[in-house]
Amino acid sequence: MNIGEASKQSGLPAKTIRYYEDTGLIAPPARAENGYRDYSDTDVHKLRFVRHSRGLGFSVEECSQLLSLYEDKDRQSADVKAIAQKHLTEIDEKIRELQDLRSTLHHLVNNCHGDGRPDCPILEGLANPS
Amino acid sequence: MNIGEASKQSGLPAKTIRYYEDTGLIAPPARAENGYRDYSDTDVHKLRFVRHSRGLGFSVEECSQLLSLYEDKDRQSADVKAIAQKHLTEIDEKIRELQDLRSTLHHLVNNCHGDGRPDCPILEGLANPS
DNA sequence: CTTGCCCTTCCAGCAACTAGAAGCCTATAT
DNA sequence: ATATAGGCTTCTAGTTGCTGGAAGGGCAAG
Repeated sequence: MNIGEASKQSGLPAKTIRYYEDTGLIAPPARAENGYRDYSDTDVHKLRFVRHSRGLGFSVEECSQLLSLYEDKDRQSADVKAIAQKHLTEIDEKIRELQDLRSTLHHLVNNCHGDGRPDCPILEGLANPS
Repeated sequence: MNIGEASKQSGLPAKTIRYYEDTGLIAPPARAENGYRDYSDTDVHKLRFVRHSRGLGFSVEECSQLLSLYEDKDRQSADVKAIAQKHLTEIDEKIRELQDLRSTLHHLVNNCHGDGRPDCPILEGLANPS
């Protein structure tokens, strides 16, 4: 099938599929006689795998590793789990950071009356954070 | 003062200060006779303002707007609050997204025994998400 | 006078795409 | 047969927010 159909079935934009190919994340597909990329169902399967992995926030590099493990029938699930665990830790870290930001920002916003007057605790907080 | 000292006092890397100048976020400072950038205390103050704003996750563009408002003594605090409120909403949205990811990923990780065997619910979940 | 650190500029690269240009290929409508 | 619309190809360049490095000049101390 053409890249347009592969795009539809995988849920990835055609541009992104080509990009993944360029950067080596996915293997170059077969080519039809007219030079068009020709994707198999297996190819599409892998594209979907990548889409879901990216959707869970794995980096492209991590997706590459996950895809290798996915294709390796002799893999050790511990290897997969290690990658996922590491990613989970990073997500937790990020959530914590964002919650900190949110808390600070929330305080500032709550203290600003937000009217036509110029005095503003938000700007003061940004200038001289406590 | 030289950029090194401004960097120390503002907490921003010298490279970043030059970058902010290049992109127009901060105005070009005075120049000493030898051609070196020459920062005033006011300049440093603004650099710190930007650092704190960025630290709260505002985009450079938003920082630019906040800085303008900071410098405008006739501002309306409502304008500041609108920017901050919007950013707060985006942070909330992002936290929610991350918590969703976290939850899905946590399930997958918890169901994977993570040993030497190849069968792995994480990979299965990525291939065929429910 | 040389060593070493500061400063200057400019160019390249990171992640992960996304947009656009220029040019074929193909299917359909007339 | 031909015009038109869309899909496909490649390539380049832009996005965000820096960061690193190269090549060169300034300046104080030993």
